[in-house]
Amino acid sequence: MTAKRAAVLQVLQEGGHMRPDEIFAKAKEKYPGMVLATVYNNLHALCEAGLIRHIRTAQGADYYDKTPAPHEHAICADCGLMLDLELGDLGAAFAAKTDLPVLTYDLIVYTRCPECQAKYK
Amino acid sequence: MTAKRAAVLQVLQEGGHMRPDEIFAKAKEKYPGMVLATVYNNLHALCEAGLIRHIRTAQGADYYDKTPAPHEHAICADCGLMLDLELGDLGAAFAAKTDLPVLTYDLIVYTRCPECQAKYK
DNA sequence: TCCAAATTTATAATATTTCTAAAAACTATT
DNA sequence: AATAGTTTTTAGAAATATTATAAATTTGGA
Repeated sequence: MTAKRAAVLQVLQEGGHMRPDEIFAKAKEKYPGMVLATVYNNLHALCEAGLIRHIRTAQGADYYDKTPAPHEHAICADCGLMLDLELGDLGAAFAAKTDLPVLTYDLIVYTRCPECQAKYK
Repeated sequence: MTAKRAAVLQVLQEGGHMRPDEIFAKAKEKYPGMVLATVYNNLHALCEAGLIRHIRTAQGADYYDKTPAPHEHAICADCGLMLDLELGDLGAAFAAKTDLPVLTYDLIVYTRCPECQAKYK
């Protein structure tokens, strides 16, 4: 775990859900010499190490998530805000319904966040 | 609905889950003049029209799915094969557990397909 | 048939991610 | 503390995928 790698991890932990370019921008504030390739290198390494998680939405955005365990996300269809959902342990529920082994899973619920709902009332 | 658009739809319906380049290759067999941009145009149009569905896996693959209704997918972590899962109506189950509106959802379970399981035994 | 709108084509542009090789930094050993 | 070996970082190029543009074509309705 190098200083740069720790910085990438810390930036993501502060932000929760971030795209690579956002992480790069923040990490560059701490280490002006930081380069985008290093961010990608470290995001990959941290994913492999199981410290973070990679998420892709159908809308085309690539996110990294500070929480590596499979859990559930809600994305606002209007503004793209990503929230964590608490739906309980779905992995076990899925495993009970299929013969296939459940290694991990991704669930994204498309929703409308409270702010965007308010806009249209 | 033009002939080219119908061809894109038909190719996807025959294939089930396909990536844009696969759809392009197949569609080109029917219409040699077909161009990749037309495939993208029509995939977007068909998505908007609710006739197909766009899916992205965490591994980086972009798929289009002939079935537009939200349903569940299993992806083999080894070979990338995409299968449909039958887990029942999860949308209602999710809606019951959260205050946020459930517009639609995507669930991808990472698994190991029967063939790949056999390989490692 | 003719006109307006939408689609298709060809190409360029953009954006994102990966690759390469050299430099730098870290690790473990002496 | 010096060194040898491994890993990481950098800078830049490259590959890839997707989108944008404008002209040409096609489509469907009056």
